Amino acid sequence: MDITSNYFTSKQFNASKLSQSYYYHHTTSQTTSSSSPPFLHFAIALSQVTSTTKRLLKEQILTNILLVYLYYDRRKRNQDCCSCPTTTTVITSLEKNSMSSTTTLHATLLAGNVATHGYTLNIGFASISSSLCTSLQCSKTLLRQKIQKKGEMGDAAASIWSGSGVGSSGGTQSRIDGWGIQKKKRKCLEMRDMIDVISCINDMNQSNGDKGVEKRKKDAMSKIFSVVHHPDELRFAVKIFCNNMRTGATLVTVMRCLAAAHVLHKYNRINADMEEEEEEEVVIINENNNNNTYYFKVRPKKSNQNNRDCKSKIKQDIIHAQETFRSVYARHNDLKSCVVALVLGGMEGLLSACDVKVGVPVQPLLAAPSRSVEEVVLHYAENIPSSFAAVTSSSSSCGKGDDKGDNEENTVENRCITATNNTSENDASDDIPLLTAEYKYDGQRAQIHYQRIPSADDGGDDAQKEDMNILFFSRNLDNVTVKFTALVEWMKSRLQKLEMIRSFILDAEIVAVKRCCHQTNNGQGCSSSNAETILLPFQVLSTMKRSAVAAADELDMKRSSRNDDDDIELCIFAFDIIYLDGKALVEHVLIDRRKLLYQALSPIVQPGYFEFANSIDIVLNPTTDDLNSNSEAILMLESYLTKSIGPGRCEGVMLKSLYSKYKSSDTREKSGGFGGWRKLKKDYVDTIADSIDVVPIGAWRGNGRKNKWFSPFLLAVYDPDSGDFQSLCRCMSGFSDDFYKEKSIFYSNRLIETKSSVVSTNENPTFWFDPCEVWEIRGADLTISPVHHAGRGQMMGSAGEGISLRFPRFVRLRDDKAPEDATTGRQIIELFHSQSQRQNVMK
DNA sequence: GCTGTCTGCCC
DNA sequence: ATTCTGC
DNA sequence: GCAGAATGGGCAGACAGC
Repeated sequence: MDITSNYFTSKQFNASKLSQSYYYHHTTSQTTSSSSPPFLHFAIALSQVTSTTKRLLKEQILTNILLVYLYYDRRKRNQDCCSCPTTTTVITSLEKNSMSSTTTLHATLLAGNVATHGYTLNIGFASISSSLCTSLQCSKTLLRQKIQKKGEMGDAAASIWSGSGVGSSGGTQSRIDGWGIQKKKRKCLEMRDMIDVISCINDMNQSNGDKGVEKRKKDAMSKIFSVVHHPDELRFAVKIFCNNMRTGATLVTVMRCLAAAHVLHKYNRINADMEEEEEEEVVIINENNNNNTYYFKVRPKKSNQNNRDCKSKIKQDIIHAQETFRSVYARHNDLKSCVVALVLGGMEGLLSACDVKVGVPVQPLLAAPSRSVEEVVLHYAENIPSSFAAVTSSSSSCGKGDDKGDNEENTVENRCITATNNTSENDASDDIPLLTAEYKYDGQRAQIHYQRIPSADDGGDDAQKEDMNILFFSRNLDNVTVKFTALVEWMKSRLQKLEMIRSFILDAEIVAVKRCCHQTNNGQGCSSSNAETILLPFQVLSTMKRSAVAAADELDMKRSSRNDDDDIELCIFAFDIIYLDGKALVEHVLIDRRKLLYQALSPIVQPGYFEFANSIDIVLNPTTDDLNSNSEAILMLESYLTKSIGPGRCEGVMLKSLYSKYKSSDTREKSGGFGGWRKLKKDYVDTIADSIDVVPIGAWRGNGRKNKWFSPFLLAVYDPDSGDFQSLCRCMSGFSDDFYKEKSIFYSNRLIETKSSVVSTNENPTFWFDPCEVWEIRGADLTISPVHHAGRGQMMGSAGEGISLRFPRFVRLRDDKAPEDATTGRQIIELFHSQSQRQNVMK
């Protein structure tokens, strides 16, 4: 019998027998001593996870295998202790770290997300497919065809492997038998092999200047590809390199499972201590007598009553552990240290070791899109906690800064309307603003960490700390400090004088600006009253160098024609504070956080360099059905939205309850409820959004779940002057599955052989369509494009090929229009000009 | 040294 | 970034 | 409402190949 099926489908799994039963039959003698789990079981588990759509079942399977990894982890720790009698009870922190790093790595591999562990591979479709062709000895064409058919490279590779006879004898035997009885004695592929290769590839990115890196990366992958024994091993090895597992479970789920496995592991140990004979037994039962459903529980004890109590206790513990882990990880976004703390210190260890800390990013709060001002107001009004029920007045007392200049509006006095330290009390009185609206700046999110350098008498390694003084993290929590060196220097100089501030973590948006000064003070900047900060679009920001090396290169060698970064002025718009002077503020409500932000950092505010996000506060009536009682709030929001996208030159507004905490992991408050942030942009709102009527002119074939359909589509505007269809963008968002089905049939009957002479684009889609329909789409901005041709020939000496659309999405079919009635190139140019005027980028 | 391709990461 | 879908 | 999946524009950076 196949031992994997034994493990995953039998009623019992005896972990004490791991060492004997856990490896391939035919390689037992070679691998018994290994401390790394076989890759096959990983692959089989993920294969099973992929083959169900049920989330609970996915979690059970993943918990199952993570439980095994925890056993491995502990067994290895025990071995290390035993083999070194003098340190039986003392494991150095280094060893501890490397141990649980392995667990972390196993978990990130299950999620197909080694980036979380700090690895960047810099390999993708091209190098993986090239390496596969070598290992499988197949042609590029064959692989491409298989990928088309399977919709995915890992599946394609597995399919080719199975059919090629490379690994199995094929023929009439089943797949499992095919690998199971294999004669050749090869090394069992282990998790460690995968980890070694990944770490090796990661290291190759460091050795810059070395020739032939691509080749060596391909060779490293081939090491794995050429020793697989089972198609699923190849399948998931490829998926890992692709960074896309498509199992229906990503890191979020894997972490839930890790927390669950930790609890089960702990219970199992307790049980084992009670009955030493059968140590480490976990029972997997199939209560529904349904082959697809598994439950974990500790081996049954004496009485049923006990057992039932125990079971519900475990269940509770699991839920608690999952919630705790999630919220801890949210404020201490360093998976390695969270897992180490959990595995070695349990829940207590996790909580004590992984608090908010300067230098470790906090998971940023994100905003859910909202479609109208009414929707927003209703949303927050509906969700006002009962402690605010006392607020009944409909009169509005805020927004008083609205008509004043930006700079005056940003003073502490105007902003700090209320600060209720004890919000759990039912002490809300009339006219307390519940909602705040902030400008949504079109820049780059940044979490700014600051730790004051200790003075010389404090001792310590100052030189090193100097480097870590200020850190910038991106929205995805990458360290982007080097990109913002100029801002770091500016902040350092400003903060040096602010001795009372020792540390903070800010939430902010960095925006490219043009500083207009009517009066300068010793070159440092502007006097507040006369200064104006003109916001520039995101594209300006995005042209900045990202590495110090590149910036130095540019400076020294002057080999680029691009503007030097010194020409790009940046402004920080701070809108939240997460940590201040040794204290985490994630449990503080926004109204208090904002007060602290203003108090602490007003001294460094300088227009065009460091500002607070523009905002207004709004009073809300608690109501569930009557919008009229909040009509004032609606009017205010409407005018503020208009202001933000007009004179404010922003994307729209952000909306936040002033009484919400900085926590995304309170599941109830994630994006809904009172605590969630919302965003309102012009292009979300039907009544004010521009829409564009375009003609589908081509498409590619979709990947993964869209494999049977055209996706994305290539869309074009019409230029009556030339009769051309000029591409505007690709589009893959906004289509329902039904629409995909319908249009896949529709357009497969309207394919044309080659690119039509009336089509103008730099794109080269797999399929060209006869332009015959009009679709309404929507997007955020128009940009000058290197690939799309919309408006071409009507531009006034601009760089690029034409104009394209940012964030395109399908809205609806316009069956009332013919292709010649589509939006014209000239109209696109007009839209572009009016937008550019708003954004101050035209000459 | 230039150009095209690939990758990752901003939005 | 946006959006749709199954749970 | 969450979690997952598929994929948008467009840039810098790193290579490879000429």
